[in-house]
Amino acid sequence: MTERAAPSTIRDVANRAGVSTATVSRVLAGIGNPKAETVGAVMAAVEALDYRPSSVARSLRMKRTFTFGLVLTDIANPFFPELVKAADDAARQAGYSIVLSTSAYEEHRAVHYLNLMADRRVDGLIVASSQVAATSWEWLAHAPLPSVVVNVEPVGATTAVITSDNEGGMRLATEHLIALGHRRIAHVTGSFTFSAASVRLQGFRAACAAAGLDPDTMPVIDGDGQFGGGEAAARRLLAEFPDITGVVCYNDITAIGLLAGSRAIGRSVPADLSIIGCDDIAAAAWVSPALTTVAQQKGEMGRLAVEHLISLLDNPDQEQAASVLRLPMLLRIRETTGPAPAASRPR
Amino acid sequence: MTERAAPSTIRDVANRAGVSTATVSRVLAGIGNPKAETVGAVMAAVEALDYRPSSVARSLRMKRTFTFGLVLTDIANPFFPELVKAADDAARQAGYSIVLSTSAYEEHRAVHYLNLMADRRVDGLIVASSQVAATSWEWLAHAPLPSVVVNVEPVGATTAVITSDNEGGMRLATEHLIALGHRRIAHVTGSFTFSAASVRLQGFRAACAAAGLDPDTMPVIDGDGQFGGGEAAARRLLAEFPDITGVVCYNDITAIGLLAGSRAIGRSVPADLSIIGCDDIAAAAWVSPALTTVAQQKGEMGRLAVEHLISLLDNPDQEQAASVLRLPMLLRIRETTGPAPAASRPR
DNA sequence: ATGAAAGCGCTAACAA
DNA sequence: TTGTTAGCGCTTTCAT
Repeated sequence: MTERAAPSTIRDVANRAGVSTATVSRVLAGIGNPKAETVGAVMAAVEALDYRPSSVARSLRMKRTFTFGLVLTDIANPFFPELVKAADDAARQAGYSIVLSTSAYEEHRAVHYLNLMADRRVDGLIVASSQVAATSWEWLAHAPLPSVVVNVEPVGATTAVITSDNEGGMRLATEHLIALGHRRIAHVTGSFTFSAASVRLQGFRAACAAAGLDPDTMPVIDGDGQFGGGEAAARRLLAEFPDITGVVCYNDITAIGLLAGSRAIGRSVPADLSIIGCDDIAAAAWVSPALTTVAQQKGEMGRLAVEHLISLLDNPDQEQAASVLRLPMLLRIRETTGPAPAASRPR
Repeated sequence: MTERAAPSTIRDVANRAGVSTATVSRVLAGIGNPKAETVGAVMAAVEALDYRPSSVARSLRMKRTFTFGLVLTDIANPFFPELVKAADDAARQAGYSIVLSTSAYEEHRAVHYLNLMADRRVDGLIVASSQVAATSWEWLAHAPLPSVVVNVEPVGATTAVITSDNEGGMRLATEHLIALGHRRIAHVTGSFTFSAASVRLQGFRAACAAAGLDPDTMPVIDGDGQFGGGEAAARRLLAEFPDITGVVCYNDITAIGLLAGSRAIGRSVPADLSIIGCDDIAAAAWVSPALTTVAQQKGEMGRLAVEHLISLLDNPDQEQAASVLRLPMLLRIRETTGPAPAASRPR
């Protein structure tokens, strides 16, 4: 094989079966009442020629690609796999497929990738990010195709947003520590370019206040949402605030970094220090002690995003409203949280 | 906005600019020497109409999509992100984009997804898997498009394969332990449906033999390439072979499971037991102690796969030979390996 | 029940 | 330098 044979076309099939291309198209689509004889001839030709319809041609003609574009910031971010998988399943089940595109974290590239997907004429767009800037919202609002934004705080949102109850989730995490008797609790934030970072900080403070702990006296340390940020936080925290017995982290990766950093310094978890994360990525169950965390319903988000898109497509008259759906986060108690050390407990 | 406006076409632009569609096409492609005036008119119209060419139409006409399909078994497998990212970068740089598709692990679905990509008329296919069955090789050999298979032992290969030197990598891992004084070493295998599992076992045995350790006396425990398999192996290993001081694992996830399992049993790593993994996934650096491992050059694989595809496309006359490229694996010493405990060292 | 023909939006000869 | 035209492979009226 030196020259690769061109794929056979519907015309090849029609010729071989002695029918028109229209008939082939109908038979394959299961439309009308073709004679059994015709069906046989067509199928035989299809088989013989190994015919597979070009979805490029089909898309051009039907003005639909039966494809959704899923653009995400970073495929290496362990938050996404579960979301992608669920979206893929849901799409597939409805006769769509998903094409993935990674946007990196730069905003100008984001719009670039959105355009690329639109050029592909995908039928809808799912934007899964941790930060969506004004220009992107703008673009989405005027785009010639429907979209859903996932996993983002809806500041400036112009489309449907599906996200987690970040405030409530963090409250849940903080309350868990408080219930265990902790009174000196710190928070390691994410980068504030992530739209959820301030909301989660808010949740932390709210839970403290509700329990009668003055939030302003609780240390808040800047992290970056990465392993390194958590690791560094461990050093700062234990040097500057040695009385802290519990830490609520912006996300799991930060918590895992903090866990490693604490161990390096010689504090044992959870005996000396309790740590709780957020997201419930796969690695949370892999570290030891296994990380207690509040889980985002990642699969659910992906599934719902696809379903929303499909409903938007099915009712083209319905306006694409800027709605917000917040999924609750779920406490997953594992091994990094325990009772506050007796020594540091008041009374 | 109740009805979404249809995207404007090249004809709209031509009309508004008062030129023919051919001219618009040329101006946009930068072909010929259009008059500055014409260029201006066209660009103005493009701007005004917010025109973006349909890549669907372009693909149909040019019989090229400038897209590569990347089929991988499981997007949740932490082995892939780095590979995908590198492939994406390389493709982008050459004017291609990558569409991703997850095949799950079932072989019949794999062929299904290969067909789907072919229907999309992608220009080439990258199959990144840990197992490629005969039917897939068959399909690839007769497919109307070029392909590269990545990260697989080339048993039955019909196309170019880019993979790691699995045998050499495992030898490297084992030699590292031997150099640290370990003499009683075990191996936890992967599932043997992964094509690399037996080759890695082979490398383990070869290194033992080369160092004068009888491979037949070294425990080999069945794993599954998952966390659970490693965890279970810890229990079996320490119950049945308590004299073992070092373990070479099929992959990092297994090693991380083994690490967690060992700790649960009360063996301390690396003081009592040294553990080495394989792959170098992100989480290897996150666990503590951080996992020593041999790294696969995942990014390099992705980059090379794309480059090979492009060269195949540029020289369409060149036969798609079944070649094999093996990248060396790299030892990454971290914290889970150390000197063999003195007690168990002979002499 | 089937065929003829038009056309989706684009590019590439070929003419002018 | 630009326009005219044909056609990529498919679906879908409209006839028959």
